Amino acid sequence: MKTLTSLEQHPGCINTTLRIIGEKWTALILKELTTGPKTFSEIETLMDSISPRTLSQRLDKLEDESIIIKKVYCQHPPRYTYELTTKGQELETVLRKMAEWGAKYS
Amino acid sequence: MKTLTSLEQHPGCINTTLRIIGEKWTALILKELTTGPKTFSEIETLMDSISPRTLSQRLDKLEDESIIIKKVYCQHPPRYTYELTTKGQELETVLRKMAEWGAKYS
DNA sequence: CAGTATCCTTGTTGATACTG
DNA sequence: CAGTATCAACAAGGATACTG
Repeated sequence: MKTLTSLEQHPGCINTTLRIIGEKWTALILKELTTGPKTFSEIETLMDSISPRTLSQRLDKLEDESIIIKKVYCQHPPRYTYELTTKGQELETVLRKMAEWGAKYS
Repeated sequence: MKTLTSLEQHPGCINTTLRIIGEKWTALILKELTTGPKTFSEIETLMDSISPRTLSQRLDKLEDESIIIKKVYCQHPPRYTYELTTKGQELETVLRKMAEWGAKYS
């Protein structure tokens, strides 16, 4: 029975997730990417007020964690698109639950 | 169809949730409370390394947000127990999804 | 036990300017 | 456009000591 099982299979599972989406901006960036690949400036515009420095940091980390992948879509000049990997897509259920709770209580 | 609906009913839902459980320690505190009411020092022990100052801050905020409720269980000297409200219990599904993702990728 | 008060270190952001 | 570099400002957290 679901409700009787412990929340975590082993300690730290929740923190693993939190270390990713708990940082400011990251969950929002991921949310935008669920609707499809985006470029740096598209995300920047959607966020409205994130500094390029911070966006760059978040994107780098997400790429390091294999949650997103950066793809070249144009050679000259080089242009990139960021899109969710499978690992990243699987975060959508977490975001959805967060959105549901937030919708109910905000 | 679920997968075709937008993640957020309106902008900010995800952030609402994040402002609560995105803070360091909070998700863990909540996790501990899903197994039943706890006292300040019980939580403190379970967290192992949280400072009383931080725990106190988190508990105050959670109480302000009506996610937990503080109950007297002893008059002299006054002793308190913290337990989840319905609103707080409903965060369990979020924590569970986080734990599932974390279990898979940690 | 159940916190509160202080202080101090560190991490995180934002602003801005600059580069290929 | 797609970032990187630098710097200043602030918030958050930890350590510790103290109180009812």
